[in-house]
Amino acid sequence: MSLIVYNTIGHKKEEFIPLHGNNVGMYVCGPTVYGFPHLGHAKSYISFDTIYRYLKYKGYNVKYVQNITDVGHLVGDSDEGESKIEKQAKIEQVDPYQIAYKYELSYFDCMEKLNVLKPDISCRATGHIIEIIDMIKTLVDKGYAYVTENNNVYFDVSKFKEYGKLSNRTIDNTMSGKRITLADDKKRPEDFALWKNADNNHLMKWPSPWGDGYPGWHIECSVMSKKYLGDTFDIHGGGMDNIFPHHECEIAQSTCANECKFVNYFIHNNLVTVNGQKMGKSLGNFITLPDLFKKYNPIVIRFYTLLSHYRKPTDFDDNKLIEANKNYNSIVNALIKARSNIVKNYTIDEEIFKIKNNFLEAMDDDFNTALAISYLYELVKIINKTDDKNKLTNIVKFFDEEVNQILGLSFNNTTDNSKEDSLIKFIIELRDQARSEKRYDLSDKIRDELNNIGIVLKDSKEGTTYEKKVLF
RNA sequence: GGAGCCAUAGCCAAGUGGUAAGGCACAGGUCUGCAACACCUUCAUCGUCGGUUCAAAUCCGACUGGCUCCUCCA
Repeated sequence: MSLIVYNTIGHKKEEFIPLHGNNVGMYVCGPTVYGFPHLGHAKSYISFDTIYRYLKYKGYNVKYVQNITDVGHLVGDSDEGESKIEKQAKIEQVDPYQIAYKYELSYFDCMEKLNVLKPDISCRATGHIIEIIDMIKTLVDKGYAYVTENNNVYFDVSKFKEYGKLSNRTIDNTMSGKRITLADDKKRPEDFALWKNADNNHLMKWPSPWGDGYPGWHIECSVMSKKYLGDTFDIHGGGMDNIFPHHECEIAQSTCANECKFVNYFIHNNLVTVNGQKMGKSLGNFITLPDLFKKYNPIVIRFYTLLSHYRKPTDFDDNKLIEANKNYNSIVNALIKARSNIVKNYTIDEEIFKIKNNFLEAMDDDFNTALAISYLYELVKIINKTDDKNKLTNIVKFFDEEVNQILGLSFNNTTDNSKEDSLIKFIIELRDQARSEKRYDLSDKIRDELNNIGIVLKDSKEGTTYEKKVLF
């Protein structure tokens, strides 16, 4: 089965064919580390983590590179603009490098909780200043960039005819300069900074041929992707809000500096809304992941995120998370039942084989996790109805060999705790005794209390069993 | 002003030409001391209007509504 991906270049689905045989190079824009990661990061990195996992499942040898932006980005684009990291450093009264490292750690911590695999290479912008200066020099030498009297270096957009192709816009109809105060030494408003001169107040700065300064906001990705993946590579990902200007500028820089095609497939995930509204600091509905994890189990957030397609917006509200939590638990519990019925010698079950193929076909069609997960419910229904151990074994194998590694949802996470289990069984015995004496007040209280800590009792003719559910 | 995305049942959500997947909620039922779980049953012609076609949720056009980008943001 061939893999189809939606390519932002051309705005259509295409068959995925890597440049170099079985090897895939993938670069995804990482976070700017000046604050705690938020829901938007979760959607983006869960999406690309799933893409990464699926490519590996398909047998590709993937090199996944993700940057950490620990310098640079200005609050505005004027010369008076302040670095976001330095601004946060002033607020927290610490060194800007401490800010960057603190939030980098928080980012990775949150990603781990969401079962997001680490990229193969995580690279910091500050570790690549030499290469950045080098690429800027190349661009200046080739005439694509110019140095101003203020010792700033700008990319000359008029020199790159394809500028605007990715985001499908022309220079004339952008509003560049209409909403903000522009640096006054640019030739044209749409030119963007490669290197900015730093004044004495600036803490994060490096020597360069143009004096002390710091890199502009797009050049690091061009430089690091080149260093680790080469001049041309397969997949470049990021949030769709990065299409313009960030990725447009990367294309301009890399294509001009390397004189060859930059990327074959651009993949962009859609954004997160909260109660239907864009999430933003100024709107007051900004949700950080550390805060969210106090309320919801991270794995349920991952599950909920994968319940809709990565190119569709995801809306967060409590009821939807509650629903997702319920569905997640029903899959986990069904799987526990199936797992207790596996047999060593089994044969391929046609029905399960077909569902497995449907699942993989959905993933092949532009990573359609929403469709893929819907097939898991069919399996849940089968598990709950059948006693066919061969069938159940087929299902468990399917989860172990494909579902868990592709979706990263820890459906198989049955952490055995025999001490806890024997304690629960003892409590159940006590409750059964109360029930046999018709002391239902007591037996119901025991049931409620256990339920509150995520242990759900199930009474049946055969006796009482229990399930553990993932709590918020 | 320019660019783009979206619009499927109470809610979420698949489906890009062949006659509407799945989940949640609701209702009825089986099971249960009562519940919960599980199972069974019921539940939509796809924003509006027009066009193309033997056939459209699916293609084209117009309109309406929502969202995003054009400053940094995943």
